[in-house]
Amino acid sequence: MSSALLADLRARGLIFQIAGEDTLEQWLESGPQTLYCGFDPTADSLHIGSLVPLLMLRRFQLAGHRPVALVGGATGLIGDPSFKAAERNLNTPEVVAGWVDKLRAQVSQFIDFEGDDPALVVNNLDWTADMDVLAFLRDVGKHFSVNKMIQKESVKQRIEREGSGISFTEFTYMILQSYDFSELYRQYGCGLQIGGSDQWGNITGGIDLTRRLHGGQVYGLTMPLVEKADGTKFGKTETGTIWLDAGRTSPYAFYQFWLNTADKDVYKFLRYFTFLSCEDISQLEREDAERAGRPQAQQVLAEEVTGLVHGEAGVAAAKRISEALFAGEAYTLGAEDLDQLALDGLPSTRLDPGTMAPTLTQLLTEVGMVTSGKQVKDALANGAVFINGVPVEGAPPVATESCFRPDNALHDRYWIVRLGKKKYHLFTRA
RNA sequence: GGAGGGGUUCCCGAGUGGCCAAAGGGAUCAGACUGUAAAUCUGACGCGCGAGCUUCGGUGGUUCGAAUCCACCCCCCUCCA
Repeated sequence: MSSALLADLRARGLIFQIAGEDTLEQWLESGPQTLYCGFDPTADSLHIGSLVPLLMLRRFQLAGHRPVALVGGATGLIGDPSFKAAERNLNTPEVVAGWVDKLRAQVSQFIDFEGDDPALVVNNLDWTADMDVLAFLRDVGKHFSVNKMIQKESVKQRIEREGSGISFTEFTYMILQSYDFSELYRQYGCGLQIGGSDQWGNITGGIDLTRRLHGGQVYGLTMPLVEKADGTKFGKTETGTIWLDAGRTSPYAFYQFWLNTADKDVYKFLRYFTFLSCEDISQLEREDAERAGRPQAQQVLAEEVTGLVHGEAGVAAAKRISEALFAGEAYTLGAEDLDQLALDGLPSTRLDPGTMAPTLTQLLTEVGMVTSGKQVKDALANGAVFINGVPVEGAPPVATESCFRPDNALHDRYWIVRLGKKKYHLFTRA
């Protein structure tokens, strides 16, 4: 049932390390198995950094196994120190509980709760909230050697590096997560934990604890950190993090993020983030290489991943906007189409001529197109600000009154402002 | 408790009385070149159209003038007890 699974994962480059490699394959082939991955609530939404593990759960489910998504209602209260440079601030229990609810829903969209091996979502607060300190220290803590814990690579910089430190609270995180694994083993027979490569220390801790508490042999598998060829951090743009929540990152912005993937990264990302077979991806790579000019891979990637996260409707909306803006048809669109673009997630603002900011720098900063007026000034100097396709002349201060006039509006009330090559904002007269 | 080291603009990291809104690098933005790519080159990069205003852990002080000196406080690190 699963011999193909591990081979496929290897081919995709999705396996970084395996604990129990000798027998993992055999174990997976012996029948449907239960595996889990944890997601800690550090915000009210996951971002694309969690996409690889989320899709991994699904890959296992498609191969006939039962995925358990663990939302860290307990661990989220503590904070994972793994490879973090500094101690973080604690969030209040109420806040974390709210985030847990959000994540539970978000995580659920990637796994299937129907069928023979329905997925499961659990919260580790369920088995830690009522545990008393003495029981924890005697029954769980006794199995951990501080000597070993401080040798873990994940906390090493916090232990060794000058200028940082680690509280007992965060130091204990590993014990909590290890306990999760042993509990899931006990309750559900869960025998495999997966996670990012930064989770290796926590995962092996859980493997050890499960053996000591229950004599169970369990496995661990980590995925590589997603890295870009140019060395910059994956998943961030000028606007910030790319979130999975449509309210934080619109399907359009999400689609654009993937569309802008560098050639050097795109085939790797297709293997990481889509369910297209490795053969199909290689085929695409060959085709792109033979074709002169722009590759198809980015568009395939953007459609696939946007589809996984935001569904077909999300893809359709993202493509509508993208085509309107980048194929240069925006200025011929009808009023309904322009309204639709706003609904689809194109950033838009209603303008009230009476109360709008007096200068263009202020207005564009207010609506979030830029982070400071300087950027507008710079763009104006470069002739990079366009209103309905017409470059804005002059240097700041440019009066908004002169920019947004009825006679240069589309259908008397729409203005599409473009700054630079990629930033668009739709203004509608109130 | 004692001794020492440190907290600088998004990040790293210079700066020890004026020439500092603060070197350099990274990230980011804009332009050129392109394919809404990469690399490269150019410009910007605390806020403000500007006059100017607000920054260098905090609070006071010395001084014509402080990120730089002094006092106290907060936080971090190392070693000793």
